[in-house]
Amino acid sequence: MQDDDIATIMRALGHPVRLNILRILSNQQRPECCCADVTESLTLAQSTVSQHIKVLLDAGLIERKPRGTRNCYIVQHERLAALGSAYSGMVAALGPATPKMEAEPA
Amino acid sequence: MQDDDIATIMRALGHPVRLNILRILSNQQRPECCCADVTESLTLAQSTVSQHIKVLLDAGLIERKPRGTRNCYIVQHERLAALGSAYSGMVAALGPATPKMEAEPA
DNA sequence: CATGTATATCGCAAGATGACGATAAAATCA
DNA sequence: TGATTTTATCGTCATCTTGCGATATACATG
Repeated sequence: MQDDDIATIMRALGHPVRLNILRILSNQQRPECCCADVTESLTLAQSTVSQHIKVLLDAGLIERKPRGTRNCYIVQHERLAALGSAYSGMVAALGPATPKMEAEPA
Repeated sequence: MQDDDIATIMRALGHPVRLNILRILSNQQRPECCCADVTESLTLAQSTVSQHIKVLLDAGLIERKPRGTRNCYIVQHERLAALGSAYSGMVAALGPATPKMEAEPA
């Protein structure tokens, strides 16, 4: 994964509302979750929620599924995991992960 | 770690130049790395680099160490690891991490 | 004290972001 | 067909971001 991709996804995740939207979409109680459901769970205008959803869509973090007049959104766990891997790799490459945890040779 | 903290750190990491700065600061060849060193490695004005450094500072991802007329910056690996943990926890809480990898009961 | 060096900060301009209300588009239903 | 529902998009505004050059600050050194 390229730096630009990582940065794009990070930026998409860099807003509390969008983290919340991911949680709302992942709610097991609600198998298919549409924009109205998300809006209902937040104190934001529908257009604002739609914009946030677009950011998550463009970052590949969710996927759109048309369901009649509604659009349901599915969290792309693979993509989330991919970022996790890329991030871990990057942090590991940056240097000693936890130097204080390593045995200090006398 | 709160959503706001996660979002703040994510936003700080949500720019390719800042990812690069973290790498430059982590370069083992250069034990103490200051703003000028970073600027030298990038095609950006010193003031711009200083601003990016400030973003990383405010997010707690690096630490400033005065060295005479220079300021050296140290990557806070703990903080990077903390984000990794928080992120992993969040993704895990979001739902099935990798459902396709699980044995499908017939 | 004066000079030089390194860096943070200021001011500015261009563009992106986040919020909203209003509206258009697409699908369902009477 | 017409009405309803759901959602994306448009226009607008205020704010934040990203880049720059210029400048002030702080430290070392002559």
